[in-house]
Amino acid sequence: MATLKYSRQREAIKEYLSHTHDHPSADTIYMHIRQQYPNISLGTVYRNLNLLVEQGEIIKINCQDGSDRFDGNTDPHYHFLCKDCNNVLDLEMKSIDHINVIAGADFDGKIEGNVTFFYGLCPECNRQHEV
Amino acid sequence: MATLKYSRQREAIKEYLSHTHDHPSADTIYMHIRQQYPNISLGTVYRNLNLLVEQGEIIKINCQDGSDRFDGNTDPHYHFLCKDCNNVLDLEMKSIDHINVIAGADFDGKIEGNVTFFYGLCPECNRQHEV
DNA sequence: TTTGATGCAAATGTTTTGCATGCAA
DNA sequence: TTGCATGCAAAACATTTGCATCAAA
Repeated sequence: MATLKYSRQREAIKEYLSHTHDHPSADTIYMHIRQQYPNISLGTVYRNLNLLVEQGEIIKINCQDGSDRFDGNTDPHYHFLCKDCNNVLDLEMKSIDHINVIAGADFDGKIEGNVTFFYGLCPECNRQHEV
Repeated sequence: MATLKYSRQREAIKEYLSHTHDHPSADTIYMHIRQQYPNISLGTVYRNLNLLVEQGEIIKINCQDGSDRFDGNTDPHYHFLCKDCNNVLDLEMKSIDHINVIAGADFDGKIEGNVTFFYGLCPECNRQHEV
């Protein structure tokens, strides 16, 4: 595999993702980085996001609401998608790794992991619904 | 909302999905229905799949491996994606609905549900890896 | 220098949509 | 006859890729 070469664009993307908790899409990231590097192209953003995911420096989240989202927080954690405002939030919760055991109990293959996200109303939208 | 009108194309799609356990993609369904209705268009397949999902007669599965897949089995159940052969299997397992409670324990919003699927090696691919 | 990274545009793959026509009710 | 459904093609989106050029090492 080829050695990675430094690039200020990639650095800016990593930097941005490490400071935001918004779980932005590639396009949102593109819009943001463009303020600093007006000539950056969407292709470069995608290429670098994929590189960073491969390196394990960021995480790709798929909430099947259109486009993929990215997260600079690589600690194992869970995500929540608000059906109202479409925001993605981090959930502070106990591990649910045991569901792999439940899934494998009666299964002849090998369970290596799971993809899980929760949905519903975020605190803010929930409050508005209660009014 | 407009009343649904009978259509033999939609009926054929529903019929196909009720008999297969392959979790086919829209394109696979299209290829199959075309044997019976050579003039059916992909657009019609997509339109009807969306209608059937809305009616709750089929389920849309997103395993983020390219395209969405569809399932005629609407009973609550879980899916497994084989990383080797890319097949989607049904899992016979206990409910894991309690993870919604775990997720909501320390959360101010409202958890309405979760999307979960498991991945690893299916029985067949697992056997080959053991050799 | 060598080779990975970039910008740009074109291509890809999936899904949706506009529109004239067809068909169920 | 009314209006949903269809076939077809074009459009919409998200993402990837080819290529000439740029810039790390």
